[in-house]
Amino acid sequence: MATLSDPHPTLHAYNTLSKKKEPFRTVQAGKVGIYLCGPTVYDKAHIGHMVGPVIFDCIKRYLTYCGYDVTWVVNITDVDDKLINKANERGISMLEVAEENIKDYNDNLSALGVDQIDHFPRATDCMDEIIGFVKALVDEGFAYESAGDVYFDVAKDTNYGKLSNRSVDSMQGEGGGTAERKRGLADFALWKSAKPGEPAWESPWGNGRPGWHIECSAMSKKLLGETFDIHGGGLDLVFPHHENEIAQSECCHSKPMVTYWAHNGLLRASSAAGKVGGRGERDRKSSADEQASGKMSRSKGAGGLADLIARQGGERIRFFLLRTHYRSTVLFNEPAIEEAGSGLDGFYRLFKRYHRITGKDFYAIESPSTREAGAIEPGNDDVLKAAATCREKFLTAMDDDFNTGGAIGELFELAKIINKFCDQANLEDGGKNDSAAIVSLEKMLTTLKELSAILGIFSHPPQDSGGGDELLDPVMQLLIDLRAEARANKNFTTADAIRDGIGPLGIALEDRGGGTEWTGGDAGSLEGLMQLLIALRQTARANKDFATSDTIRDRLATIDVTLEDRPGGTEWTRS
RNA sequence: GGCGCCGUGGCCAAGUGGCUAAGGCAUCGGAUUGCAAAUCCGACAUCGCCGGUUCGAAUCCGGCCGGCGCCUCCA
Repeated sequence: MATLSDPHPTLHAYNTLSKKKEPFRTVQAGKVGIYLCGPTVYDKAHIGHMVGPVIFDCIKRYLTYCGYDVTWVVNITDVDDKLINKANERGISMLEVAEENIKDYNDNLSALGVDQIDHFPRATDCMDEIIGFVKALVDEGFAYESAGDVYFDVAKDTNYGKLSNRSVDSMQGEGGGTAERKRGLADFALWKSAKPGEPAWESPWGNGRPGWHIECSAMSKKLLGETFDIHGGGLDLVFPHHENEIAQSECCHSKPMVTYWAHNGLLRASSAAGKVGGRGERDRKSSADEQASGKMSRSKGAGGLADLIARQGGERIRFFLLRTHYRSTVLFNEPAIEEAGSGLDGFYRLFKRYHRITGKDFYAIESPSTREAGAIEPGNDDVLKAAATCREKFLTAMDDDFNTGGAIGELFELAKIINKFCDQANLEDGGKNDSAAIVSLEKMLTTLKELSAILGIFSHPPQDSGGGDELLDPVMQLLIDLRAEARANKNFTTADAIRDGIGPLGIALEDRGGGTEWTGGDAGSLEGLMQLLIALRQTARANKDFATSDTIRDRLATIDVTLEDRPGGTEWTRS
């Protein structure tokens, strides 16, 4: 084996090839090449396609943070049987099918904060490299032509099966129509001859298209070299895809293809999923079958990823995926994403608290981007010591095969330390002027930013998933003012009526020293708020409290909302 | 049949030989609040079962029970 760099002092990575965690060494000192198998773009992406990109996005961020110069490649398979079938079904070209789904894939990636990918090679853009690779294998005697197809001769590769731990005899290979063209059942296609009308490229073996496995060998070689550091993909790709990649590349180059094989666990549909739409709790029998657990796939009803993101927001989904170690199976269901979101909300509240205290925006904090620069010097400060310990534990978890789940635990711990500090130093009130305390606070939030940046979260405020109405804020301000007045007058009946009235609309109030804040709300909330205001105004009028009733109408008028009293009740319109 | 993974509190989930088994969600007390919410404090598990190795195991070995994956396209 080629000599690798000295190991990183602390980082270890699991290797599917050795089935062990190994000290992290690189092909070239200070550099890391990562190749992740991307999607075959014959249809829209589903949530399962996001697992690999999210975890490798974190892996790249962490390696960069640790000082490596990282290049990350995700390939796009834009030529294969399924694409051709899809194109025929829809009466459009294969290229159009691909373009459409690549856009969908990219949109989903960016919604989940995956923005670290350096190269997105497409199989159809690398035909020369692919054909060259096949030709080299044929020339070396590892592959043979048969009736316009080219097959890899598995019998020539004595190491075949080392990744998936299989013996050649136990393999079925592609049966069916191609069996008689092959020398061995386990032989797999490098090049497939084209039928009339199919997309095809010229080659020494006639017109055809590449097999699935060869594109990854060719593209990784083109962009990362003959030996590179990390090759990732879903656990379901170990065999045959990655096994075949190894066979192709290592026979061709006579050297290791990859140092670390990293495979993420698969998403599983949870049978306990509380499906939206399945109202009837009673007819479990029929719906239970449909929700039978199994790997997430289109046939199991996965999909609607864009809708899911619209409902939940990308950050929740990313956080949900990172809570579990990447090699584990994740049971997927929407309530679980919401639960992850509840945890996330605590961080968002902390950021608001930080803003209340300092007037500064958490998202604007510039945090250290390297491991060395981020070290805290706590001195004798117990709080900073505790924060520094959290940071150490976070990094230890990440060092241990990118244990994002363990790392997230430390993030929560750090948030608690900060909240406690704010409480004890009374920072929302008199302590605001304690400049030493503010400095400590800033240090801890900077650390929080530094660590969350490794996970790729909290870089932007979460987008409003509900699509809030622009009237929501002024209407809420009016309600908050009315409630404040009621409270000042010890009229708690009215004050509580307001709070209890907006609660069911998905909006929560938090009374702070400096005023009342509100959170939540979606497109459907406004109507309920208006009805609440109308009811409050009716009550006021019934009590001859015309000051209040007029205030409501006048304040609404300033935001271009008109109330009209009619015999059947009051209606509101916006102009 | 072959290869492999998993089983930690109500739910999710770190921890893979040694301090009182992280953390999140939920629940129950307490501080705080006009009452709430938020925040903080506290309560809440001996790690599927049995046996073995060891001074010592959730962590290693064996058996059993239960769940899952790959062996065909798949992130």
